[in-house]
Amino acid sequence: MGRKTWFDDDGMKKGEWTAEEDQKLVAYINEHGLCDWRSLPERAGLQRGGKSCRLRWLNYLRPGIRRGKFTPQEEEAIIKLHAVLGNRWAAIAKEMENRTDNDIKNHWNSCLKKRLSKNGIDPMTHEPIINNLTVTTTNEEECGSSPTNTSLTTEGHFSSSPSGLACLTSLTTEGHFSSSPSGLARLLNKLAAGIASRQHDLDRIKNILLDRKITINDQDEEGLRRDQKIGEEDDFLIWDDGEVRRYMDIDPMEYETTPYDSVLYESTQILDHLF
DNA sequence: AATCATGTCAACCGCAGTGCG
DNA sequence: CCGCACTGCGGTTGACATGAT
Repeated sequence: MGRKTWFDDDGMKKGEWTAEEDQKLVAYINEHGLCDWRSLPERAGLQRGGKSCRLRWLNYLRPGIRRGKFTPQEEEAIIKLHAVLGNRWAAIAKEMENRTDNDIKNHWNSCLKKRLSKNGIDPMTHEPIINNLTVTTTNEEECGSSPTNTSLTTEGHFSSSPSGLACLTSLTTEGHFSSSPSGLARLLNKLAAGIASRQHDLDRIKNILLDRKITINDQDEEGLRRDQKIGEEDDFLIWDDGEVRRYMDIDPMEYETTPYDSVLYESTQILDHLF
């Protein structure tokens, strides 16, 4: 299997690797170790691009790679990890024993995703699929778009186009809405999906968030209101730009200047704490 | 037996993140 | 701070394999 070989405009060979090429690549890496991928092909006597060599090594030639059929245990692990990490295949691969991200991704797309759908589970949210659900986008002003009615796609998750961190994520027990493609938005979506799929642990989750909030909000009226709001919204979490920063113990004076990376880091800490 | 649909998997492409000068 | 080069990641493609009709 594989693709036919051809040469691109720069004379680089593309497509399926031959046994001879594999041998050259392995021999070179065994002798010199991994170094600069860009210059490696020339030094190894290969008419390939550095990217192609890297991919071949990581996904095929690297020692210890497990190939072939996935065991039921592995499949279960992938599904569980996907529920938490989403399509972060590299992160999922790190949790699996010697499986490549490409392998996991292929197996998910060709098999597991369809199997979940067939069983009435939305493969994106890992929630039961409910048909004919429609939601209206909140925070339309901050999103810079007119009110948007967003319907479930055939895959059972929401997709619309408002931009901006402010309209990050809203989640109900019935559905899932993702409006921003940013890494933080996706991460929080995963967090929200994880929370939704673990309703019985909601108290624990709230405690973690509230504990963190108390440290900055006990003298803050708005914080008290938010505490009450959380209590009222067991099943409906809305994350916006400001709230995300507030939850992460970021000083209000620094809302506008705190790098998203810091927020992302904090989100990861919470995820680690939860799962 | 032939054709079509679906599954599998290797590889490519484009983009984002990171490091360095 | 900026631009460039490089790396790594996720989405997608393409070709073969297999199963269904």
